[in-house]
Amino acid sequence: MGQTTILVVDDDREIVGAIAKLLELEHYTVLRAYDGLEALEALHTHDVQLMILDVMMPRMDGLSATMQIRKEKNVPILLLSAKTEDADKIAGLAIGADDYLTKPYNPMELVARVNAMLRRYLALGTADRSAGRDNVVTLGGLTLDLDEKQLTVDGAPVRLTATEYRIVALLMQNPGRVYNAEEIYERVWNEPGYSVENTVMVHIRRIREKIEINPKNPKYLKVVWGLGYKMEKVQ
Amino acid sequence: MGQTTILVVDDDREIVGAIAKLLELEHYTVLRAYDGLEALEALHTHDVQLMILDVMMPRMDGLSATMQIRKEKNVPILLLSAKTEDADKIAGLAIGADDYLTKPYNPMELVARVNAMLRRYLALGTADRSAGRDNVVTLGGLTLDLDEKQLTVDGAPVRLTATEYRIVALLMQNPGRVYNAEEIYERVWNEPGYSVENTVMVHIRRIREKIEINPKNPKYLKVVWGLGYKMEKVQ
DNA sequence: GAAAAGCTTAAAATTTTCTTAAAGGTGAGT
DNA sequence: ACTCACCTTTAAGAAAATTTTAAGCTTTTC
Repeated sequence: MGQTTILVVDDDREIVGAIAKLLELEHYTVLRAYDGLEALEALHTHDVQLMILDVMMPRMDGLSATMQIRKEKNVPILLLSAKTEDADKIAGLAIGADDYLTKPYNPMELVARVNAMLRRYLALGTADRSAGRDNVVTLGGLTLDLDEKQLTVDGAPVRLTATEYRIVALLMQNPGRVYNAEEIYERVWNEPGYSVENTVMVHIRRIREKIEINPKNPKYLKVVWGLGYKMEKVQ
Repeated sequence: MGQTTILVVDDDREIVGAIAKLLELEHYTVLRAYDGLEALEALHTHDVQLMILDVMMPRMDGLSATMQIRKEKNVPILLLSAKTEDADKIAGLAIGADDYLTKPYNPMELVARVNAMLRRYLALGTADRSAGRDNVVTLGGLTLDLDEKQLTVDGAPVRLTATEYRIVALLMQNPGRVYNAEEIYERVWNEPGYSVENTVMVHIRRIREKIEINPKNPKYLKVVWGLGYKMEKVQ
């Protein structure tokens, strides 16, 4: 999946800046616009996955902009409105926004809503993902079920802790690829890894104890001296 | 297959018009009604494959209409509700609606849901499920009747609240699959879930009290530490 | 054989889940 | 409009399980 771009539109530059900072912390790319016309322009020149739009704006207000945009693009829109009265209006109007928040909003809630909207929107693109076909990765005698979050070794289910599961999932989904401790930490814990080698190592050891016949001479989870760990690419 | 007819019901003519336009673009035939009574009339005089219904309407509101309609026809129903309405009402799903959307909704999502519902109901022979096979999920001693919205444990009916029912339905329809609290919240409440762990947990506990012999050592509704909850896949 | 990298262990610290109770809401019936 | 009954949410302490830390040990590399 490439990068996700979000367009933030409000006539108050401070608000745009604050929201942009929030979203950038979540690793989104942010575009800024300060009225409806600028917003339309940005939409034409960039590939935008989601818009955040203030209802009250000069030149072209949020509601008009929403309707205008809907005629051209089917990008998800999150409306911001100052008053609770507006909220009812927005809801009643069914103008084509996907969600709305009233100011003052909780930054965490804003982020949560953005994430939820993107999850839904991006999921619609992919074919029927609901129930049905399973989601399984196999590597030699190892089988990882990503829905049930269950690993089996030669058919026998193995009980992994949450952290162990995440490490195994990372390595098994990229067999053969070598990750150093810092990379593993950052991808599993989702935070910068600084002097965490030992922590990762302890988890690796526990995983080996559970999946290897002889943990001291591992068949699956191998070390690459000086570089990191990998799941051996077999079969 | 002949033409597919969709009945759209809302007291706001603008909304009906907008939805109708969307659906007509998808080559559906659209009937319009502006309150529950008109809707019932349309149902009697036409062959309708799917209904879209606003919850808030004068004369006869969406929920009453849903129940009324369910008594006569087993047509799939998509409910529309304003966000301000609480989950309790939306849990009208337990009354017989098949899906719902909250306003404001994304046109794309509305179309996607309509398509998905029709695929589900038309693909399985007739649109009339009442005559067809029953809609039941079984898991060990648990039996969930999705039509009657009734759970039985070892043959004894259990009274679940609307929220409890929806959690159980989610988990039982995907046995073995692990859902974390956030996922459960989002799929049951249709709202982004942030800091709602405890809310979900309390519901889980109440469900266990109702379905487990020993809630402290559950046989069906199990926790997977650090990852979420699941219904145990048993036979 | 020395240095660097990786391994092992178990106790301490933290996180996650469970439990209970009370507060907050909503609809039904009067 | 008011009260009652029931359901949902919030809060906080207890319990359970996992993660981190730290220190000493082993293996590999040069």
